[in-house]
Amino acid sequence: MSEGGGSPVEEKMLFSSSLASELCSQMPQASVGETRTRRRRKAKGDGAGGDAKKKRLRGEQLKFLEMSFQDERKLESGRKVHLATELGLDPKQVAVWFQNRRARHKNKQVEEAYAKLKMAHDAVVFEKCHLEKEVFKLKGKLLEAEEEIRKLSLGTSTAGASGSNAERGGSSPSSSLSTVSHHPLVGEFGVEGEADLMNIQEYNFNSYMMEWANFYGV
DNA sequence: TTGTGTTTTATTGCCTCC
DNA sequence: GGAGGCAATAAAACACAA
Repeated sequence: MSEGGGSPVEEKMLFSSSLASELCSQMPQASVGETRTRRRRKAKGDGAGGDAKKKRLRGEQLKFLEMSFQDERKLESGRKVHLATELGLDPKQVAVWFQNRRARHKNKQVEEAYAKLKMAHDAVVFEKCHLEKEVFKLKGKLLEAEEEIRKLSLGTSTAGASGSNAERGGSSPSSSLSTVSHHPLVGEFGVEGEADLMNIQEYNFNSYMMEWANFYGV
């Protein structure tokens, strides 16, 4: 882009410093943690004698700075001046490098924290799907067992039903079946639309697994 | 070579602390 | 009020595919 600024297009995009300070005084102060709206800053090279060329630091300078950063993330002024003279840099360059390095470090930490949280979340979702499948399997077994009991109870009632037996109420085979069918768990895991639900769960599980496998490249 | 995306250096404005 | 930190951003430098 244009160095030294001053093109008409750029001029339109930039706020004059007087307007900037006026806006600044009108802006409500943002509280901590709130996103602040910012004015567009002036381009450099606006006559302040700015050497616009950016100089990349040399390998050994970077190595030295990196070692120093690993040693201590913050930079007190004595250390700054010492590093600057040692590396033949402007103390301000050293300060800027540390500032940017701290920002990169923070970004990396946030990314790592995000990755960890995502993995934990994925594991929980995976476990949830697994448990849901398990629940449906068990419900199927429960239904089979109920059917078995029903068949057995029908067989015994036709073979030897008597009036006295019927008078005993709860102990009769038919009431035994009704006890089972009104068991809290049976009520909770009702049989209506069971097959559809199974299919939906299966679909969700499979699509999740595909997404998971794609994400982790397995 | 050129267009485009990423990284690095530098600036600006605001905030906090002493 | 000045120093120093941080977030946001600009812009140069670099990497790389087409």
